Amino acid sequence: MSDPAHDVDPVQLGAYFALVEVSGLLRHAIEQQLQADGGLTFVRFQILRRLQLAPGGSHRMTDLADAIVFSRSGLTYQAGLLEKAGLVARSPSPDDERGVTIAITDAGRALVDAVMPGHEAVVGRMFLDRLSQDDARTLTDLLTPVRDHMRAAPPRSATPRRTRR
Amino acid sequence: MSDPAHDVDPVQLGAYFALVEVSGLLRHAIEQQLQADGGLTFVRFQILRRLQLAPGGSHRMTDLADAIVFSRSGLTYQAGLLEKAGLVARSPSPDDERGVTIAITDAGRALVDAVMPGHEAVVGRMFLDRLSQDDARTLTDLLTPVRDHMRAAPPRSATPRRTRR
DNA sequence: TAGGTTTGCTTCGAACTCGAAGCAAGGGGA
DNA sequence: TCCCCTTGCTTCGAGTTCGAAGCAAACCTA
Repeated sequence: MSDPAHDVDPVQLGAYFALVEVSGLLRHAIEQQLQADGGLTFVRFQILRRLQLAPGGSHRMTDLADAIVFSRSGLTYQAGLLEKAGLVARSPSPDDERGVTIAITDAGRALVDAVMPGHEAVVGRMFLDRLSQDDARTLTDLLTPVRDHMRAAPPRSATPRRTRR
Repeated sequence: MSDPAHDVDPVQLGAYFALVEVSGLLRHAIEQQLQADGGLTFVRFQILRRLQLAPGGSHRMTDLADAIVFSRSGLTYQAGLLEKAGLVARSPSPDDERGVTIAITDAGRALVDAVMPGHEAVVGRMFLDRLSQDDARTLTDLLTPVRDHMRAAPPRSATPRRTRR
């Protein structure tokens, strides 16, 4: 477990801790805003936004779970709530009888649109205020390859897959 | 609610979404490692680490909650578990009869030390692999003022404080 | 120094999260 | 084609999280 002698530079470790702290603060601020402006939790907002961005406004359940880094069972639960609220609709996937496709409804889109301005305002005030456009670009350029790298490795659910017997 | 006409630049917004995604992936990876190497959850690790860093190895409950961006009631719950496990000790604050001081025990320090190598290894592999030392420094330099800015504003618990009557 | 307010923590109830287990459909290889 | 393994989702139970309410100490201010 853990590469031997994979010592981490303190400067790099500092970047990691800074990111953890900032993302904690950011998420907390966002949660307040989403709740206040649209009665949404962070997870539900993420689900709706991903669907809204997706071509056709829909995703396979599993793909969506991966996209927002969330457990499948948790997504089933939230999908149930969102469906009950009419923000989302589930239907069997056409190609695979096992699959379920989750799609955003017009009401769902409307809610995202309603919440987005306040959302951007909060993110702007809390997070972006101290970041010039150049800074933001730099930040994105730093984080994008990191994200891609993390996406590449163990796709999700690090449960040690039983090796084929 | 929300500054009027506070339109957010798409590039900046992209930085925000990238950060949210990376922190989600990172946290997921970390959670697996901490659980595997020390039976720790992310929150419990954060508590122990903060205490270990603190001079005297102790904090006021409230200060600790703010530091890790966590609810007070949630911290009470986790402190109870950690205390039961002997990793932490609670005692009334000397100066303020209401306050509770939470301190890390030797066992707690030992556990953090035991988990840290694996932790750094995972963070190194997942997050820092694609970040040179300069990149990491840049990232920290970008995030630090942002963090300070977020720390400055509403300290915690955005519950609209009743204005003094 | 008495009254009302604020602060620090815990308790409580409701909602949420996750992994394990369950179940049905898909996909080979013999 | 018949098994057996894998995949996709849901159900289930246990543990966790949060805000509101409760309670006690501390702080004003008259």
